[in-house]
Amino acid sequence: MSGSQNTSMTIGSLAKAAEINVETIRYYQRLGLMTEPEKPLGGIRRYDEDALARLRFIRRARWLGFSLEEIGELLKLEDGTHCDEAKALGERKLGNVRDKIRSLKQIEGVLDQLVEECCTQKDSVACPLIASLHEGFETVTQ
Amino acid sequence: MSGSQNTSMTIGSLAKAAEINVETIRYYQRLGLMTEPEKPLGGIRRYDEDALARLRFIRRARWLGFSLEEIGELLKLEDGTHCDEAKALGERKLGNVRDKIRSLKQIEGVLDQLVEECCTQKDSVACPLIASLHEGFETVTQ
DNA sequence: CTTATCTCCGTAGTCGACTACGGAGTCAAG
DNA sequence: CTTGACTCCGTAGTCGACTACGGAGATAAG
Repeated sequence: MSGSQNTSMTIGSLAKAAEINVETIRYYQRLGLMTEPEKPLGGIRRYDEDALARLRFIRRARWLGFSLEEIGELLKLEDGTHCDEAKALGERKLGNVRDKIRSLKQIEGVLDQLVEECCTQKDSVACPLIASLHEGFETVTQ
Repeated sequence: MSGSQNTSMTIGSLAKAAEINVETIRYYQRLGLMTEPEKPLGGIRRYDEDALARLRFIRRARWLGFSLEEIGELLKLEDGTHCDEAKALGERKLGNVRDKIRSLKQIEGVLDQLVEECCTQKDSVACPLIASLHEGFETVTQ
């Protein structure tokens, strides 16, 4: 298991492990994305692996273009609260994620082709990147 | 389907078509993401389908978590300038896009499962969403 | 020709997401 | 017991990405 990190970090080491600023963690706590662990009587709070995992998730989701508010919803889902509404939310998010995958795949395809053909020919001065995104679905519903 | 389809729009109708604020278009022009068409002697600028396509691309790329700076790079690539460095850039971006797809697919899988199992069972109170993102690659290189 | 609705352009304000600061308290090493 | 690094916490500043504002000029409908 997690032998090295003895499941008890200070906020500083947590931040280092997650490659995130300490202040950012506090900020997430203020927003309710992270819970603040109990403070042991005029002492210092301790964080575990779960906190680290959560932070990494937030970081990645941010990178994927989700807002902190959306991430909050994903995490709420995760936290396994009210099942019925969670399911609806989950489905919405799932559609969202699939839209993103589709869009990214379009870009991937074009980028790939662009790199392939790059120096091999010079004639077609069209704009495949944009063109490909242009046609196709227009449902950036979100 | 080439451009020059006599769709000359004013910035207002362009904005409406792209579902983007007029001010945002100007902002993109200032940043160099969009070129400002010639102004016909104390008249009003006109925009074509290409501008619209470009705007839509920017909007979608933003939604996918790319910064305007990154989008600028993608578009530069698109504009078919210097081939050799474009290729390198293209490859970087391609890796980037593929990382995103991979991450999103992980989230998709978990979300899907979560929705499936949602109300059918109550015992496993683990956190699949986070868990799945936790393991796996740690290369959010960016 | 008048009026309403743009466009143009520069500057300023907002919002989300951090990031920094400062002073008081805590802890571990020497 | 001192020192230095860190935590705690509230407040303030920054940055990227818009968004609004205001006054002068352009255009189209009536």
